[in-house]
Order: sequence, then structure tokens, then C-alpha cells
Amino acid sequence: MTKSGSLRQIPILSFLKDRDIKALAQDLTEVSYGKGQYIFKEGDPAECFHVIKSGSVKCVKSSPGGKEAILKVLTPGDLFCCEAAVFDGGTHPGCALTMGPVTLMKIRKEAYFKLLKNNPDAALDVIKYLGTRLTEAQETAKTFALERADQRLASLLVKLAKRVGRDILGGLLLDIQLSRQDLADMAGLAVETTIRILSKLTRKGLLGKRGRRLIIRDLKGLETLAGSSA
Amino acid sequence: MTKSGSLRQIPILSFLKDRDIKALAQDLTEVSYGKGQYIFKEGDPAECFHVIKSGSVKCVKSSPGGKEAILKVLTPGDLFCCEAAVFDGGTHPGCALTMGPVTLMKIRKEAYFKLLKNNPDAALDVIKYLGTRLTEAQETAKTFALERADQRLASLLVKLAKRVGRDILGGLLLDIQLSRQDLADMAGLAVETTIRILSKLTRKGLLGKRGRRLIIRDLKGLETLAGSSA
DNA sequence: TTTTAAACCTGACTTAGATCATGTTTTGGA
DNA sequence: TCCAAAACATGATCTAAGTCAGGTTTAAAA
Repeated sequence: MTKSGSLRQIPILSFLKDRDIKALAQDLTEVSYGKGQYIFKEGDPAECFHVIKSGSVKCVKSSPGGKEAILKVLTPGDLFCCEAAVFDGGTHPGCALTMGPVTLMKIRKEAYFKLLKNNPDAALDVIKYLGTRLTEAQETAKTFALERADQRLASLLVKLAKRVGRDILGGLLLDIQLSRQDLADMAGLAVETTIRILSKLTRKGLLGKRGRRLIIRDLKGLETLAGSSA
Repeated sequence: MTKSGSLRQIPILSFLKDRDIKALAQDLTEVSYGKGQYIFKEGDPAECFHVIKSGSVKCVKSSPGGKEAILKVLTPGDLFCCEAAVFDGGTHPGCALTMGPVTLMKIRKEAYFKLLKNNPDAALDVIKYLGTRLTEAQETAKTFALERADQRLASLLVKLAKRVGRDILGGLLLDIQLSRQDLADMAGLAVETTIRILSKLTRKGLLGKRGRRLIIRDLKGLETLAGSSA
């Protein structure tokens, strides 16, 4: 895929005129990482936007006690580091680290800002995007505050199904490499609890697996468990 | 205060030119509510922005089980309902309800959108604002996922101190009417747990009270307890 | 001022989920 | 293909925090 071709895929960039996309393509650097490497850490100054070309990346925040919460998992096509930090010149509020080999494109924020000024509608798109992310984050906070462990996990699986689910024979394959620890960190649970719940859901016929990936056998069932709110 | 005078105070409107502020002032309606009334409910179509003139409002999400989480408390000068819903024409992702008598100004979203298009920099301000809110929401989610009850409450009190704290003799008065239930709903805890922790903190000399309002006697101490991350 | 309801508080009990301990299965590198 | 290191799994405790049940204080309305 050409540089401008892949830029075209990104929701937040898709509104741009061809001319602008091409200009932007000039302005980006491609970087590759191995597994488990930090792209940036909490407190680093925010200088670029990142677009994932291949692989997946997790946005993480750690507690003083050393435990970590995964705020979001990003997959190819996602643009990240587009939060407050980049826009107001602050520092990153969390870490981003690779979950396997990753290639991404970096766009210097100045280049992007210039585009926004020249494309009045573009800014409205960014506003919508941030609004959606905000609603998501609030939904997550609510789930953590009010829901039981199995409901939290169920609603996480439903969300994942929507993002990375691929229809296969007999279910919906979650087409992303996630360890049990990752799932636990996303649901705010201990690994053991996560494993126990997954086993229970498998016994009940809601889940299956292919290799290391999960298969959702009964999405409706999971949605019901999650409380039919996600 | 004149209409345009109070609009001037709102962060998200402050960048506007005098002419635009005056135009906007023509375009808004003032509405008053009693205690415990809904301004909008989850699922309602989002049609206006709201600016609080007096009183306070809580943004709430409920679980299927009937428990509720307070996502944010808004005080005079705050603009709310400026999330995804308004910008993409969707519905409200949660409820807003008054915590006492409230007066607010409603701005039809079309009027505001027109302004944004004519003020390119204005959109950037909104982007920054949403970015900040997003970071906050993620911080909250992390706290819920990883922190102990007393740390959650401590970090809530620290946040409140920054927003509504007023220096008084011997401490920092939280100048807002909040029941124990409200605090519990904000921290994602049971009322009883909240009360027990507050009592413990009072015994330790970190907190006091004046009438029904809390006084923070030792902000540093609370910050330490919270994990020195908020 | 009295009454009533709401808010606040405390103790006793229960439980969901964390922690610990230990074994098994995968998997990727030598 | 063998070995070491992850990742996965499950049982046995332990504990933080929820629930329940009963009080007291505060505030507001009659």
C-alpha cells in the first residue's frame, strides 16, 4: 500500500483533500518496533500523531502498586496519541507499548495542525472522534464502578467482537493476539479470575477457541450477561 | 450579570469575538429546575448545549441493577452535553439531573456549530477541552480498576478540592452540597463504606466539616493516600 | 414547636474476587 | 527435538468491601 493510500483509511484523515493527504505523506516517518517495546511513556512530551500500519499497541496506565490497566488496544488503521497531550502541548498521560512486532507512521503535530486550520470541516471530525472516545471512556468507568467481574468481562468481549470480530464457521473469531493477562488488565481483574470466568463461559457454550484466539459462539448470550447495555 | 457577560466566562466560548457572543446571547433560552429533576435522560436526542448559571448538576449512568454512577458534577460556568451526542446528532449516553435548584442557559446546537465554522481557532479550543475531559475519564477508569476504596475516595476529594475548594481558616472548604450517597456514587463505593472511610480520615485529622460541607485539613496527606498520581 | 422524613453513622455478617501455591500446557529458541 | 520460559489452569485461603439491620442526628415542613 502506498503512503497516501494507507492514510486514506484513517477515519480522522479521511475527510482531507487528495492534495493535503499527499502533502502529509511527505511529512511522515515510518518506524518499526519489536514485541513489548515502549512507543512512549507516561510523562514524555507529546510530539507526534501515530498511525498503526501493522501489529497492535496497548495504551496502559500503571498504579503506584505496580499493577497495570489497559485503557485501549489499538489495531492497524487506528490513529493514537490524539488526546489532550498533543493538542495542548502537554505530556502523555499514559504509556503506549507494542503487543508484538509493530510498524507505525509518525506525523509531526505541526504538520497536522496546519491541515486542520486549512480544513474547517476536518476539525469537526476530530471533535466527533474525541466525543466518541470520551463516551467510550465514561462507559468503561461506569462498568468498572458498577458491574460484576463476569459482566465486565462479557462486555469487554462484546466490545472486542465489534472491533476485531471476524465471522467464521460456528462463531465470531476475535482476530487479535491477547493473553489472559491482557484481558484481565482490560477488564480490571486478576488473571486467575479472568481465566476462571472464561472457563465457565466456555463450559456454558458461549465461548470457544482456535489456537490462542477466542471464538465467540453466542454473542447474544454475552450481551445479555453484560447487561444488554453495551 | 448580562447574558453575554456570563457567556464570556465559559471556557469553550471565551475565544469568541464580541460580535459572536452577542449573536449567541440572542439565541439562548434560560430555564430553571427544582431539586432532583432530570434535564435529560439517557437515550434522549441531544439538541442543545447547556451552560450552568447557578446550582449544580450531576451526570449519571445507571446499571441494570439500579445502582448509579456519577460521572461528573458540574457547577456554574460549566458547559455540558458537549460530547459525541451533540456533535454527531446522536442521543445522550447518560442522564443529567439537578442536585438542587438550578438555572441554566440552553443554546441550540445549530447556532453553536455556525459559530465554530466561522471561528477556525474555536474548534481547536473545543478539541483541547474534549481532550482534557477524555484524559480525566481515563484517569477515573484507571482509578476504579486499580485503586483501593480509600485511595479512590482520597483522589476524588483531591479532585474536588481543585475544582470547588475555597481557602478558609484551617483548611480548604469544599464549597458544594454533596451527600454521602453522592460521594459514594462518584467513587464507585457503597454509602456505608464511604462513611466509614470519611470517619477514619476525620479521626486521622485529614478532614473536618462545616455544616454539611467537608473541609480538607491536610491536602498533602490526601494526595499521598491517593497515590500521589492525581 | 412538633412531627416526619431524609441523611448520617456503626456494628455484625457475608461474599466476590484477590492472593497464594502448585501443577500443566504451549511455544519459541538453541 | 529438546529445553526453558512463558502462558494457562485450578484449588485453597484470605480479605476488602458490600449488604443488612439497627440506631442517631439533622433539617425541613406542618
